[in-house]
Amino acid sequence: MEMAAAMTSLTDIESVLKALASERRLQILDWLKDPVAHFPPQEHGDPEAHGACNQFIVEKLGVSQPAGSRHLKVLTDAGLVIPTRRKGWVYYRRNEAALANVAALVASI
Amino acid sequence: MEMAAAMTSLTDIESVLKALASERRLQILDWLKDPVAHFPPQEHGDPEAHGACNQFIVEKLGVSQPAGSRHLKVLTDAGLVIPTRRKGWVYYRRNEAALANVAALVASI
DNA sequence: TAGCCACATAACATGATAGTTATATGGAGA
DNA sequence: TCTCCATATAACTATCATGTTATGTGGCTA
Repeated sequence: MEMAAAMTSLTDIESVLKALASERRLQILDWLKDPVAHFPPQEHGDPEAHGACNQFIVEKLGVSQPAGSRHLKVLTDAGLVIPTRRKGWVYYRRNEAALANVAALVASI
Repeated sequence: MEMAAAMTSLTDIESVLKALASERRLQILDWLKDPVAHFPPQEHGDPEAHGACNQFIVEKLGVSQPAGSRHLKVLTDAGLVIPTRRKGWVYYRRNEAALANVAALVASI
């Protein structure tokens, strides 16, 4: 069993800050604090448990579908959101542990 | 008398994160935690009080003088370092209050 | 005032980011 | 199997970031 990576190098901090340094992506993270309040009801996928689906986020961003999907990929690759694939949709929720870790990292700058 | 700006909008968070999302600039901020340990002695300018001078930082970064100066300008414009002009040199020190504010902002993401 | 030195700015090359439209992929359901 | 729909990928364009070299600016100091 492996320890969680410490993620203390400047390069690591840089990469996660680059993922965060985008108004669109900050907006997504903010919406995902309360998916029920910010997105339409979903018949499939519990918004409390799994977050909002790709499509709703893209629509609310007001950009093209590929552009929105790429923002979600950046957040996912940085570990800041967690995707759940289900019945052809992909739901995204915040990774609160990772976000708390980022806050701690920034506090150490 | 005006209150200090609250700086809570996503746009504001984005701009300061963009200033931080650079390995070079993170490196500068790290060095400036202890200028005496990381830079040669300065005959003019107290490193404890005013930080390290532009020239030393540029040399340690290993980039050209304009490139280094621009990184320092980005940090200065974001309010993350404080420049002190003296006898033809410019010294930079960390703005701890601003950095603490950033940490609090990131914790609220 | 003349020259020097630190720093700032200009101009340019290059790579990364973020947007677009078009198309591929892949699972659900008829 | 065929179709449909959500998402992913490809290809391209525009803008921004970061590096370079060359040059300007401005204050010490002789």
